[in-house]
Amino acid sequence: MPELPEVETVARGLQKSVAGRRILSVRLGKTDFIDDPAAVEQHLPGRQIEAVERYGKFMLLRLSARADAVADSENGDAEAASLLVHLGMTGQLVPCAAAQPCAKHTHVWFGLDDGRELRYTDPRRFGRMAYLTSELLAEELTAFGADPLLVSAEEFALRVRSRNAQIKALLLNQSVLRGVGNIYADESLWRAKIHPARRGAELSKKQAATLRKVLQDVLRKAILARGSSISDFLDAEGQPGEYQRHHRAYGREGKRCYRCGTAIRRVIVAGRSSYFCPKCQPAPRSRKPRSRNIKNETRK
DNA sequence: CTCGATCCCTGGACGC
DNA sequence: TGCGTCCAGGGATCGA
Repeated sequence: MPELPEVETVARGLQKSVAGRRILSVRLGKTDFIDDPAAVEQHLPGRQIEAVERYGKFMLLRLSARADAVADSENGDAEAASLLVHLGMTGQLVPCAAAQPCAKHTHVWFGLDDGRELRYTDPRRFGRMAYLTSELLAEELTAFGADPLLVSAEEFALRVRSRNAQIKALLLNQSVLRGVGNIYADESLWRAKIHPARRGAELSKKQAATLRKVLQDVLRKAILARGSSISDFLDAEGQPGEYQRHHRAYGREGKRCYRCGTAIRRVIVAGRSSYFCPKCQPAPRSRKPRSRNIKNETRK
């Protein structure tokens, strides 16, 4: 469930608490979510965490070159690199005292130069971790779309209105926009009064402009509230977020729409639970793939 | 290329 | 109390 606001919250917390620290050791448990576990074990010790940034739903730990690396060494340790971390559904990356008991499902321990440990915990292991050189990282990041907070109105409209897929699927597609997940897709569609099953190409320019605006507004406010804690999201300080109190659609099936009082409904769109107000967000006409006889097509 | 379906994984909620 | 079933959903993959 960590989406852009939650990842931003964690990244900011880690920037404060572990940027500047050096990684002294790496210990791994289960590794099926790590691209190349041996590379993580081999290349991280000795590197300093220079900064923690967010890219879409990823966190990037910017790593210094290894202090002891020989300039012409061929293993890449004389160059800066990054650790890419995706929290998946249930991932947490939290610094704590080394003596502190380990949470269940802790799979990675980074020993830091101040005696603490940065631990990665992830019960479902939907997350991802990868050690990447600058070159591989750049390549990796080309697969992703625009940052929803930075995208211009023109580019947003282009990315959405040129596609026939359902708007919900487009919002969730990380190669269209990077960082939007199920909660903030539903919240922004409710605010824009757009049904999740509408096609991208179906949106008017005005609707696209409205959707971009409310999406940015929702994401900014969610960041200020330190994200939404639905089940177990906690930030880098172990604090829950507050934005779930502001949800207008997500998780509100059967409850009354804040605008019109109609019961919020839940349907599956793009394979995901989608919450919407059937009155404020009118459904598109049911699609009859190949019938052109619209005139006589009255539905009983 | 585009789009939709399926699968991965575990914990928690719920029904009996 | 316990057992079975379903659901949560980001994203990789596959087939049409």
